[in-house]
Amino acid sequence: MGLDVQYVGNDAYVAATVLSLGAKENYKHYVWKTQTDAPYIPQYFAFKEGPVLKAFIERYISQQTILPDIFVVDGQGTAHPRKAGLACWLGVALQKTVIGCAKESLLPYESPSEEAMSYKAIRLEESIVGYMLRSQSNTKPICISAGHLINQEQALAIIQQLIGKYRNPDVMRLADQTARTFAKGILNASEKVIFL
DNA sequence: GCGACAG
DNA sequence: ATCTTGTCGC
Repeated sequence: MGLDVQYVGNDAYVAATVLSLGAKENYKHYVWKTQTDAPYIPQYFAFKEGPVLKAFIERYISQQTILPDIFVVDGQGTAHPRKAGLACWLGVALQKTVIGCAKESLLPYESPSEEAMSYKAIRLEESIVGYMLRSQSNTKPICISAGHLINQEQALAIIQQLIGKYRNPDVMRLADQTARTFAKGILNASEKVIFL
């Protein structure tokens, strides 16, 4: 399950895209609107988006019978100055497997080679805290790191499998797109869209 | 003190 | 994240 939130003032429009690795074209979107007054503070993004995603997932779990194996969020996991990004916060709060997939890194990194799927480790205090992944050639790399109940290599491998024709993995791109149209009030109802 | 800083 | 047009490329 890929998750994203769009904010319009204190309104939070949450969207989740659910798909299987074996059949990525059979996705479904789940959307829900809620409120938050938490501010965005760099390095403390988890305290803004974490509670929103936690409430969304608890709601999802209470209504659905089949639950996702892995959650992917738009933010950092351990690739964070204190190794404690949004993906860690959410994973610990729910005791679920979460991966962080961000478009920018908070930590310095060396650029992966230009070829698609090449990657470079992000290190902090001697240890690997994530990977910069060149999801497409000639495109800025994305930042992948483990959040909870998964290791860095597995997190990287899962995201690599979710990459399609675009820079961001399909679950993230679709969730982002859905949250956007939902927030703008132009989300088309269909059998693929479920309002929670 | 000033700037930089996931979204 | 958001403010914003056309434009280049697959």
